[in-house]
Amino acid sequence: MLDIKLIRENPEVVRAACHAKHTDDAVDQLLELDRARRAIIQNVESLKSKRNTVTEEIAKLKRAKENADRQIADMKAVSDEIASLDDHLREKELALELLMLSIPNVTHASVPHGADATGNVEVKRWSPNGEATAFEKREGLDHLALAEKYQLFDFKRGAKIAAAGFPVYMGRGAQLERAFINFMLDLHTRSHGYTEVLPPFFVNAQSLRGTGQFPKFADQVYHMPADELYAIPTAEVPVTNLYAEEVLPVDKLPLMHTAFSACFRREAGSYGKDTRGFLRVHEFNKVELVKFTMPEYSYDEHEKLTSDAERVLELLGIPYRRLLLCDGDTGFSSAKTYDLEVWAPVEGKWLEASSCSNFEDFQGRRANIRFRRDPKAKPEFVHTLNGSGLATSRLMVAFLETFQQPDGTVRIPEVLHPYLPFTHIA
RNA sequence: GGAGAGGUGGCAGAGUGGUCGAAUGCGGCGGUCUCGAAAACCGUUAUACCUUCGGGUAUCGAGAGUUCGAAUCUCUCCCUCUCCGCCA
Repeated sequence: MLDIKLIRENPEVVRAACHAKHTDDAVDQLLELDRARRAIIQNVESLKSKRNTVTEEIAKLKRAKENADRQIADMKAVSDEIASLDDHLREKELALELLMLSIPNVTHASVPHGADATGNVEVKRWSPNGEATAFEKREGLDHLALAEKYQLFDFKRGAKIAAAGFPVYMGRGAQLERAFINFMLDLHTRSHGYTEVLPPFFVNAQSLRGTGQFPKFADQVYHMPADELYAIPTAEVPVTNLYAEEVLPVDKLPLMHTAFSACFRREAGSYGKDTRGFLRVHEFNKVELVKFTMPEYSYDEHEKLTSDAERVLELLGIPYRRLLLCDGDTGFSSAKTYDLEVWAPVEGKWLEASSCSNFEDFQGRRANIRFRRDPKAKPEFVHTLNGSGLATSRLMVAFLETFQQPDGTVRIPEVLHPYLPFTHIA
């Protein structure tokens, strides 16, 4: 959510953001509602002020055992008017809030303009030896063929027991998945200073509103109506909302959490696109990085967070590139996003394995997460950031394809040896 | 799932329907005193919204109701605790 003051004072900035992110431009409607709302507030609050004054008079008269019938009758009329104005006000405020929640975040000045993913800018490319050959297409078995050969995953049985898009990890596939997760959590907690959180995988609607999934993307989230709970699409939701409605102590900032969770996404409307194997699934595993910072440090922390995610790929030895997303491809809640894409050599394409965003105060305002600079200062909204560090499903694809040997076996890189009872899949 | 108790300011804890945004204590902040500190004493100490910047309005778990007026009465919901049942 943006500051209503920003919209009042710089409506052009907000309009531009709506257009850039392909969102309905509701700015005029919003400003009109804001005006109407304030007019009603001034009216109803002056009536309430009057009622408070006269109510006191009534109390005095009653104590003095004098008659107050006239004042009581007057105030009955005033109270009726207040009730009716309050109803009007509630309507306006509900409509205003819904619009406010539907306005996307404004992107940072360093974000390039562009209509869609073709406008994204590659800002970095990494391979173990820095050689360009690492990014060439190679012959070999793709991840599905390798999975079948070594019985690592079972998509068919996953579809049988749940639905298409719910993979089952089997044998060494399951062990490898678990190794990824443990390796990443250990790296971020031991080397990068994050505190581990293992959150609930279900949350309420308010949490999804706090991070920006609701109301706009409600159709992408699994819903359990019997208990009014929702399956998390990312650990960002429970972890960011941990501190909703709280004022954080300034000496705790930046507050850094890493969290493993399963992630559930309906992917409504994207059937048939990249659906093979792990490329697009309804349930996958992810280790998330989340930070809460003071506004003036959030962009430095964004760079660090992205590097922390990259470190996973560098230690594993998987070639990747970093993209700076253009405004047209930047998510609804984000002010600036880097994507990390891993190179899947057999598939011959880049796969998004991480997305690292600075939300500035957009989520802080929605979820009401604040901090106080010093004991006497007014609370301010924190900046929130998060990034995948990393999602295992796309990583798995690139991993299997990258480390398969000419003889068809898959070599396990040394950093994972402490986590696995085998050094090759053969 | 059954029975009971309870939710008030950063914390603890009062509060006969009528100056209650709320006593008191602790904590925090500022000051006096001190070489310094402790103690003592004095003062101060919520948030949001509206504003013609004088001020005004709202908030005692949430919502609805009764009333001229609700922290206080009624209803619904949420949460916490205790006991019983079930259970990894």
